[in-house]
Amino acid sequence: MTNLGYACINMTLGKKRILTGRAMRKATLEEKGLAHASELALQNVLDLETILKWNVDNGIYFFRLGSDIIPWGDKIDITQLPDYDAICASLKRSGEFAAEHGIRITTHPGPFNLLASPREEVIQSTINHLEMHGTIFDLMGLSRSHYNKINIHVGATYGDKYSAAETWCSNFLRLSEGVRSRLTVENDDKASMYSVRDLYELVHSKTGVPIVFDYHHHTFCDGGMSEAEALELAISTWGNIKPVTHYSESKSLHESNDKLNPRAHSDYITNYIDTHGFDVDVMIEAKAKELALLEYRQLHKISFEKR
DNA sequence: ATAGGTCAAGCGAGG
DNA sequence: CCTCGCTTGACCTAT
Repeated sequence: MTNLGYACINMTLGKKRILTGRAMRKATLEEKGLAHASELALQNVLDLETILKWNVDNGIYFFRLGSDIIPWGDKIDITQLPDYDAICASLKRSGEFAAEHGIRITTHPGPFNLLASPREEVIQSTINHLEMHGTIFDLMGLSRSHYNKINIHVGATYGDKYSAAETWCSNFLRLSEGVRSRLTVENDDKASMYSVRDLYELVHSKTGVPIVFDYHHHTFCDGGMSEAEALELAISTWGNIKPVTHYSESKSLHESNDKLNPRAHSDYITNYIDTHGFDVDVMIEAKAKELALLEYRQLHKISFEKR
């Protein structure tokens, strides 16, 4: 049975200032120090508990956690945060709650995470950022498997798609077990970059890293495959873990404005998500977040269990 | 209180 | 050369 999920932000709770994305600028961090980062992080993790409960109350069992939950968590020593113990305790409660109710939690670090970069400082900050996510998932007690994926793109070719992919694979080996066991790659949304086929041949076959199939991106970079073919190939990389796909619609599909970038996501989604008969979980990437998920479920009369 | 500018991170596409 | 888009708005300052 397909679980539908949404990403990072709950609009309904956000209106009440319940969110996991309290962030701070570098200047503020330098001015106010770890104490303020700690306050924000604690509030973020406490609100995560509220959001997960809201999700269960609304029959949603799939959620993406954002990267700001511990502001600057990749640049600071989080064990030094004044509220470190309380933060850990809260994360642990969230993880236990997720286990109890069968909530799948994943994350998708940003487009700045580039393991193929020719610049060592970019690779190092990517590693630091991914390790932060691995640590947070460990603190939550989430599985070290692709069930709780940490998903990124290869994201750049530096003029040579093949050598960049090789660089990516060799830097993959520099990651800890807690990250390697969870890392997945997603097909890119530019023709010059990595299709599902590219990822299969250049990344998965070398490292075993599973492929997240993104429907929308596939329309920009199909590698000569149909949607069904690419989806099936991506699914074949997941072993015994239920695969994840990403679904979004172009803003230009919903608004008649020629100036819109076709890559921009719409607020809501309306088309039926065709999983081509496969049992997968679908992460809905729409600007209206959980509201888009609820609307979609109503529109297509999709039933969901309460657990 | 709100609007508008700015931001921690890298790259490629399009104008 | 500048802006947008991406995982995502939230923060900050001036009105």
